[in-house]
Amino acid sequence: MNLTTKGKYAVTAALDLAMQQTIADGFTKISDVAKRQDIPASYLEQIFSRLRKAGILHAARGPNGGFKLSKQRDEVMIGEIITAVERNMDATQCSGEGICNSGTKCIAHNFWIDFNDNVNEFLMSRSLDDVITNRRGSVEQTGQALIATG
Amino acid sequence: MNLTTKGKYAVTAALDLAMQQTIADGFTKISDVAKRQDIPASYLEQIFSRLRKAGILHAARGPNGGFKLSKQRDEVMIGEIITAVERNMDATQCSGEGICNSGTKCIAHNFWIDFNDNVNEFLMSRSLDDVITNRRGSVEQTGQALIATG
DNA sequence: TAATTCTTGACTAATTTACTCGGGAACATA
DNA sequence: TATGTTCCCGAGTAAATTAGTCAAGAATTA
Ligand code: FES
Ligand code: FES
Repeated sequence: MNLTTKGKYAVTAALDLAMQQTIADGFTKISDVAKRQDIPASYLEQIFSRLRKAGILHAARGPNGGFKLSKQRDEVMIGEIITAVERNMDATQCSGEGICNSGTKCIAHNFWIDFNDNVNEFLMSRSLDDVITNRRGSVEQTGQALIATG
Repeated sequence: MNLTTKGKYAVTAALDLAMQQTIADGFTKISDVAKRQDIPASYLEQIFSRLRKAGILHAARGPNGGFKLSKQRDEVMIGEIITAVERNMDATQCSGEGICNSGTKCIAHNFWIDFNDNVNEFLMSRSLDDVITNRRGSVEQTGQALIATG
């Protein structure tokens, strides 16, 4: 599993866009986001490109162009953003294939699957809006899966 | 945040030791663990060295030597193992300093703190024994922190 | 003494990260 | 239509990191 600065920049930049959107409903330039959030503009280009291709952002060129969220800020989950830009958010060593001990499932496999589920549940339970308003999550059933069963 | 093969090998190898310990209460050789779990022995040396320095394993040299857990297998949490061998399990970009936007706290900081808490809570709620017996966690209160507060 | 097993540190190839750079395409405005 | 603006795309790269290997040495047992 990798959570790199690319993913972190992506979340920060998306939060910035979400905040701008309540102020003015137009597009926000890469250079403005980059300046405000202290992110290299040329790197942010790559990141926004991926977010656009994932359908999370909408872009417009030319003067008054820039980016905006495709959805409302309470509909965009942090998990979507991260998986759009990160190469590998899977904790299994086998990419889910169950083959990492000489072609068979290793003894830690099921644990990594559970770990993945926990991380994904967390990341998909929080919207940009939740993070901006400092709410702890938007899905009530989150956490149920963790309560001991045996 | 990085979860590399080093951490994954560490968990797998610790699980192996835990399983051996119920069979024979002596020491288990690196080469045996390496063979069973398909881990390069010379790499596993480094890993076990760190686990020993962290107090998780106990070592003995010479014939009949090897490694064993310092505690019972239900007292060793996966989180301990991972933090002993991984360089960086922190998701914040500022290493908790709150300085990554030109010296000030970035807008994602609190979110990454929450993410860290979630991951740590998960990893520290599961013992080697839980994983071996496929239990879902040993701490009942786990999950409470995730239930939406507002 | 000889064989066994851990201990330590140095070393390295391959991969990945975190960027930069440059040219091009679409768009708005005058 | 000319001009400036902004995104679009791909190539390139230095530095860091990972995933190991290797060899000499120390402790232990028989
Ligand atoms: S992690 Fe899937 S088989 Fe090992
Ligand atoms: S993650 Fe801590 S300030 Fe940005």
